[in-house]
Amino acid sequence: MALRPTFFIYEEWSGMKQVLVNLLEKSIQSGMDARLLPPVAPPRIEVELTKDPGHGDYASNIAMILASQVKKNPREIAKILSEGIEDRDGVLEKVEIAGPGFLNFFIREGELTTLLETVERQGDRYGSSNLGQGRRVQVEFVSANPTGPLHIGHARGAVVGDVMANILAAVGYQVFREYYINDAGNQMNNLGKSVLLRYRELLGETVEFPEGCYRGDYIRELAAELLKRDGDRHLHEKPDEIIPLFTDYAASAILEGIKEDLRLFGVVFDLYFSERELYRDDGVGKLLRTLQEKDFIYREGKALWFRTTAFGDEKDRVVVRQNGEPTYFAADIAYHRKKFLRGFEMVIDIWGADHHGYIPRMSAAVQALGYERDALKVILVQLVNLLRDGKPVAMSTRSGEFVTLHEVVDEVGKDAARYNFLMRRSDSHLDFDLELAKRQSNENPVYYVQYAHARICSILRIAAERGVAAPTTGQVDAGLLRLPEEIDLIKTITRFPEVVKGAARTLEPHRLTFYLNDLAAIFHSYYNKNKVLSDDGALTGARLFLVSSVLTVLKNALKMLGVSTPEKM
RNA sequence: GGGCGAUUAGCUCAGUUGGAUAGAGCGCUGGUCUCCGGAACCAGAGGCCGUGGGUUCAAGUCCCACAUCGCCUACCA
Repeated sequence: MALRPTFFIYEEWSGMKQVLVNLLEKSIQSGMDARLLPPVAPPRIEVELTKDPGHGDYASNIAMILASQVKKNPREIAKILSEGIEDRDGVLEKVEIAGPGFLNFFIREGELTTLLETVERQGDRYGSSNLGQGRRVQVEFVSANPTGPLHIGHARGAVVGDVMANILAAVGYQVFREYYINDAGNQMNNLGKSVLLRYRELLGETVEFPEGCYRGDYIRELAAELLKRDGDRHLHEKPDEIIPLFTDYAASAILEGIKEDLRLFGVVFDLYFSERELYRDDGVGKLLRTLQEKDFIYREGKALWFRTTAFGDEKDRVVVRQNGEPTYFAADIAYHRKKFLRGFEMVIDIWGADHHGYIPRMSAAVQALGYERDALKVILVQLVNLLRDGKPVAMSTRSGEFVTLHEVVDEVGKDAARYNFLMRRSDSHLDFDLELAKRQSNENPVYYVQYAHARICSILRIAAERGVAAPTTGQVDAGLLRLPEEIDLIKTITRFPEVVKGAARTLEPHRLTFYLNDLAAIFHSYYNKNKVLSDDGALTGARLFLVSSVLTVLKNALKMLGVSTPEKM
């Protein structure tokens, strides 16, 4: 059948919605031409899928939106609009006016099936779009200090960042993943000192750990490695002179471990950016001079302050301490400036929710540097509550008792871990139960979705064995898919590109998992009620076409989540 | 004290940016297996959307006040 031009113009949008929007636009125009409606600025027309079949397939509230401008009763406007619709292609069964003035569209039987042709045509690109128009965006996430292995708390940020990046790439942004290494400052000195202390302990000294030092087992291991490599010669050197060696050794070993753990978790960065680099080429100094020229910096006592209150922060912030040392904030501003200088139009930071007070400050910095407020976006990720069989697992970073990312991936697997971290909006608290995530049961949503995928693969396998080929566009009798569950499946499939775009627009990756659960549920229900493979060749063909579309969406969506798509389970 | 965020079914949480009769999972009760995979499905019970005002054709959603809870409130990173 012939495709309508609108399918191509607005291909990334759901085809049917666009058709209806176009019909409404023309109807409004002709209503004004015929003086049935006063001339008004064309409003943005919304068409939505209905929840209740009694309301048709799609509905628009445009008559109610127009009511205030046009100064007419919404139902009266709806009547004018519905009568003005010229459905040349015969898409519509009927249009009804309902409730306070909704226009309910009933799609002609079989028309919806043609929407699946887009899925078949686009294949693994289905769900993608060009919302981002190739704009460059950077996503900075994890960015944990290299003072210890990643733990469960970092894991959530890692998944949110990684999936967010996938989503943005799918909607047409050029995405760059970056990890900011806080390898300057006190903590690094403490790290080196901690390893040195363990080193001396291994050589028989009794040591006491001061405040701020790290006591995890990994510190002891690093000390042992250094002892093996260098022997006891560091014992006789001055601590101040030898600590940097210990620091560098520990930091780079830990960072390598972090990279490896992330890789096993399916997270790969384009760049690990070192904070030290900002000092190396005087980036922080340059930054401060730039801000000084713009009069955002003032001196009070011996310290330098940044006037963040000029952009709505509640108080000004120190950028250079009385002792002459720049603060972490100063380096972070320099880093963000560098991001924009490197050509990113949009910069997304993913932070722990306990840093939310930091947002006004960073936002002020970005604006002071002359960039749009919107150019920096921050996604906050709430704490993870780690449980085992419903009981909290004790964790304390200071004592070194924590469950590492590595252990979680080992225990529950990458797929379950990743999926579970996206089961809530990122700024809401999340319980993560190790036993539950491991369990292969209906309590574990990742299997529910993967199972749908495996089931369809199984159907296609059997079809192939029986010599039944899945039909392609044009070979399908569109009118055969008319069961309510089939219509429901088709509509849900057509929602996918919008879901991806919605997730990108709002920076809410969890929308994908909720969508997937919906889709899988409708499929499972359909599967239990109806046979795909039957003696009826035409019907089998049509259903194979439908089920293949479901498979494509499951595959594309799971890939965005970084979750595997098993053909057998 | 100030700032930010939350409050929706017994529990954990969604709610597509203001739309029609508020949803899902778990748990609970009762069902489905001669079948393309039961890691599945079906049915049922369960709600003052924290409270009180306001905005309008329409409020879980926007505005104000209050209550309760959490987080932030560094010349740390």
